[in-house]
Amino acid sequence: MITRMKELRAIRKLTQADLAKRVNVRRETIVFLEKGEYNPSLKLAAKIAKQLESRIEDVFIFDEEELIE
Amino acid sequence: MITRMKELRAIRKLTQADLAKRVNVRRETIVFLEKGEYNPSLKLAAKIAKQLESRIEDVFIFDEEELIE
DNA sequence: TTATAATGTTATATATTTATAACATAAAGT
DNA sequence: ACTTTATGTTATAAATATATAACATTATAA
Repeated sequence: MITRMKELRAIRKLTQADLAKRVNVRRETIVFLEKGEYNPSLKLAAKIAKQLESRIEDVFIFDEEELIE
Repeated sequence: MITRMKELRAIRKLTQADLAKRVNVRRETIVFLEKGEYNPSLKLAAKIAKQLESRIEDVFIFDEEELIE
């Protein structure tokens, strides 16, 4: 999974800390997500997409093959 | 969060076991998800949506307020 | 250049998802 | 009624997301 969080966050001029606060997680969590180091819960993904004024699938992008087998 | 999994699964004529196998989880996991008892990982949500030929947000529906604090 | 803000790192603890297994009930077919 | 298939339940274990805290590095502004 790759993510456009960092890019979208920059566009909205939000710092990691800003975003973390808005979606109610720790800033470290945002760091890990931006590094693709983990797979957020759907709810967190939805909150983040909302703050980035985007759709979930435009923020978190899966390769076709990741979703098969 | 409410989910339309059960309904969409019925339309595609998939049993819980079928769907579980396709997305590589246990059937019990599907049961819990259909009951809304937990918040899947984004990746699992994406796999399920794919098998149900739907978009994530049409399968798992959040109330506005759930995404705000 | 120095201060401050922003980002990144690491280690450990806690919470929640998912797996596993065993059994129970319901529905559907014969 | 019996058999099979689908769904639901419960308890426990394992895996992984997230919290927490402390510190390191990089960028930016004064």
